[in-house]
Amino acid sequence: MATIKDVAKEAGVSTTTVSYALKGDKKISEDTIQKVREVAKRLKYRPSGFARSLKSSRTNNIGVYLHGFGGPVIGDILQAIHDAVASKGYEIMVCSTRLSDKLLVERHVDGAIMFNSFISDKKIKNIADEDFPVVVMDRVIEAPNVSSVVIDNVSGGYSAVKQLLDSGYRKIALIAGKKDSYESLARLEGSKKALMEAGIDFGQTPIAYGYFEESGGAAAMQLLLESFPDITGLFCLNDEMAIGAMQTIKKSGRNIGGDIAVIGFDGISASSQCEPPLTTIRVDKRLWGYMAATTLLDRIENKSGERIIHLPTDTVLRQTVGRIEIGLA
Amino acid sequence: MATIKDVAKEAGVSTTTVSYALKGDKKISEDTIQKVREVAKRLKYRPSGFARSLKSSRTNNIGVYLHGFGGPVIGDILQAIHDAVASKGYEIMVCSTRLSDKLLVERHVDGAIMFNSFISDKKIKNIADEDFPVVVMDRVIEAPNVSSVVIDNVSGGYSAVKQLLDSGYRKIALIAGKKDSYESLARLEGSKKALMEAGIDFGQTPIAYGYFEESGGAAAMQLLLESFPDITGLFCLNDEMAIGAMQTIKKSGRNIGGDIAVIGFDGISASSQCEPPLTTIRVDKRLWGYMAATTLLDRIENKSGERIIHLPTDTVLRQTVGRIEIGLA
DNA sequence: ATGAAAGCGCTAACAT
DNA sequence: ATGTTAGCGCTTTCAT
Repeated sequence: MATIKDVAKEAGVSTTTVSYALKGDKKISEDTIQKVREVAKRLKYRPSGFARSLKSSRTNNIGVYLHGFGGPVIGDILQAIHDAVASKGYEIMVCSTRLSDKLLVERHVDGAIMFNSFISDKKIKNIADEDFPVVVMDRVIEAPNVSSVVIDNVSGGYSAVKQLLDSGYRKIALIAGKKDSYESLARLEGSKKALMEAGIDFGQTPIAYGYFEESGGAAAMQLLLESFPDITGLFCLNDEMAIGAMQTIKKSGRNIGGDIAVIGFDGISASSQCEPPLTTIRVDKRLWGYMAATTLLDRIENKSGERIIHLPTDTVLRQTVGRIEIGLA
Repeated sequence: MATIKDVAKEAGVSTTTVSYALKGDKKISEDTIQKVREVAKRLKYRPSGFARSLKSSRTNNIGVYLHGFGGPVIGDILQAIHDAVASKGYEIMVCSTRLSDKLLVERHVDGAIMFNSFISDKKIKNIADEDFPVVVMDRVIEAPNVSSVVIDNVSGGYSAVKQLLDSGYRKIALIAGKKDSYESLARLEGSKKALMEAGIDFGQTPIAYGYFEESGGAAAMQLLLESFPDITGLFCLNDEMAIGAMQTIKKSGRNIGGDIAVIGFDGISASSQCEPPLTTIRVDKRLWGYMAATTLLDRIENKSGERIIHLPTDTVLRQTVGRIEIGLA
């Protein structure tokens, strides 16, 4: 592999000149620049990223911690993050285990975006502690060097249940996600608020746990139907569970949108394709990723302060929520 | 940020000793090792990946070139690649544009996995030329340092059409992907073989192009139905186009699995959830990613030679393909 | 068992 | 306009 030295020797100039010439620095004469470029190309010279990083103590990489690449949400977010940072000359290093904080924080990256509930608040604070910029997407952490870019789960959860109530459904059940996850808790909190406003006792509202997975949603629905057969409205804290729950509901012979209304959360593409199309609280995943990325970059490049950003959701009405007309039911 | 020097000074030893001690080298006394470890921890010392890479000219990173993070296939593959390399101490750097070969090949990575049809054969060969190990997943390239790990598209395409023929469907149409892509071409080649064996003229077989996208599949089907209303069997070269095509078919009032059989390719999760569930040629995406990763690692670590690996597919029978009983139709 | 020192490839202040 | 040189943080050979 050709180094800058090889190029310098071949071109008959110093390494300094090569370094400047390759950047097109005005200090260097046009002739020299041309010659150096030609030689570099001929020798297939490629600069070493590390050597540069070693000098500049900048890597132009940003780390992204996931709990997995699967699922319908992560892809869009990753794409948005990638696009946002790529335009600024950064690459992303993506990592999806709970173990390897070691590698990512060996200073291979200038900052990190965390979207992995397996990583504890404590660990995140620890990492951020050393003046290392971190953005979290799956919870709110208030700490130095940590910014949070999250969906407004509380208001989203509120909208979902409000939608059911406004459409006339009163016997409402919930299928929650992972028990202590921030997202699940926050969406439940919003739900509670809507129920309370309608004078419904949250303590009496059936809640089953589907762990944010389709199969979990199907199983949770089974339990709900057995214990509370008179449910008329269902809020699933994500779309995948809603799709699973709908399968269970169909098997039970109930009519979705008629006998029982279903609303999900996220607005994944499958929500528009399932039968019947699912009413959902949509999250703008591209915006979410974009905001996380730009918040991080702003922190890295402009030393801006920490921020906590709540992104709004919007309600997409489809066929799984009908309308119970008062006096007609 | 604490460096090895800081640790050395604080512990009252040389940097050499710190370097060895941190690795647990037997040369160093147990006492010293303990002391150094304690100091390193206290100072929150983290080794610099670059400095190490600069010495060892190894990065323990591998690059993955995608044409996008979206879609139902990439997630699983990425996960498999990640898991396979993570266990060997590597991280993955994922990149999804056509531009930035510059960054990834600035020797930030020890090798690359390519799954991006926008990158030309020529460019790949060029990169691999400098003793840089490359694995391609979306085509077959025979060149030094390049291995190919691909699905056996030809035999998959053959199986798909054979399945339609064996089920009694004879008026077969095809919806192809991107016109000159290897995957589209190879699956068509397999289709042609099956048709010819059945004595059907491939030249007379209607082919529309859906560009591997759902909306493209829907549009292509529209065209086919207009020009060839008597089609009874449809092979879509991927599941997403099949799902799109099914929507068009439904709108036309035809009965899927009865009037017209549909078969897809890939075995994405939506294929089992759509209505009716889609018969498809399944690809083991985890295995695919795993094979690509291990092939690359083997090349990097053991200097093994180039390989060309074709992964088998299997046929998943679901409701979109019925059976035309002879004499009953 | 530990230390001194060279050097990986590059950049940038400081000559010339 | 170009060259000299120091040094980024680490590993490793060669002393001791």
